[in-house]
Amino acid sequence: MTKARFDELIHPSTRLSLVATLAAADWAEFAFLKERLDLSDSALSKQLTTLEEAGYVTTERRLSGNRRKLRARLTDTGRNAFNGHIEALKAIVDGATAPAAEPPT
Amino acid sequence: MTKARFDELIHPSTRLSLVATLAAADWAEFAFLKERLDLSDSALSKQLTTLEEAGYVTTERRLSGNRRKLRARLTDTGRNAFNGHIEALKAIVDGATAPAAEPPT
DNA sequence: GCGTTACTTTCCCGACGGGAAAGTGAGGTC
DNA sequence: GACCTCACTTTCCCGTCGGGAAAGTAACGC
Repeated sequence: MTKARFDELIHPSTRLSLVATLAAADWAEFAFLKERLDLSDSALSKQLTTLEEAGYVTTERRLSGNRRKLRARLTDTGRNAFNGHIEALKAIVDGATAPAAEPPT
Repeated sequence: MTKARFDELIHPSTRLSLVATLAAADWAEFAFLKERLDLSDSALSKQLTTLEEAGYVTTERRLSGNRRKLRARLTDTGRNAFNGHIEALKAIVDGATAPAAEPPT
């Protein structure tokens, strides 16, 4: 099981959806992500760059048919970070259902 | 079951933890929240004000012992918003484990 | 070489969150 | 009843962030 670790880089809603989408796919194309997440070219490009710089995503340019396409996918690091973030979110939510307890020092 | 509804007001990490903590409690005191969430006076006060203006939280001043204390709790609206947000987060995460599908228009 | 496609980068902006510190109001003290 | 303290609140300020618009760029196709 992945260790819970809240990830501020992943948390913002756009990136959370983006990473979740990538987590569901093997590779995902730029156009697919753009439509699915309803983002502009620049917004998506910037988020992918951010994630790539963090080492969470890798991209690859290739020819699909006779069109150049960019594909992206999560790295293992990215997948671990995403899983860890989900665990952290669960912990927060569980903290909401369980009675309030002392946080560990 | 609460309907999934992503809530940008609740989502940011500080408020997510704050609302989750309030969801776990009946009433929670300012000092408790401050320590538990590791926030400064001003930061906590501002977040509470934001949540109060959104109708998600109510506050009450009273004497506890001989000290004045502020207590806060979630309103029904706030609790619904929180539950809805959790459902929305689950949907995002489930979207990550299930194969990518078309989003409803 | 020129246009098109598929992004990428730059420029700009408004929103946001937090620290520091000044402000406020209710009670307690003398 | 003036003053002090406590428990927040508000203001001021700043750095960061995300997004739109539009200019830039690289790889083809012709």
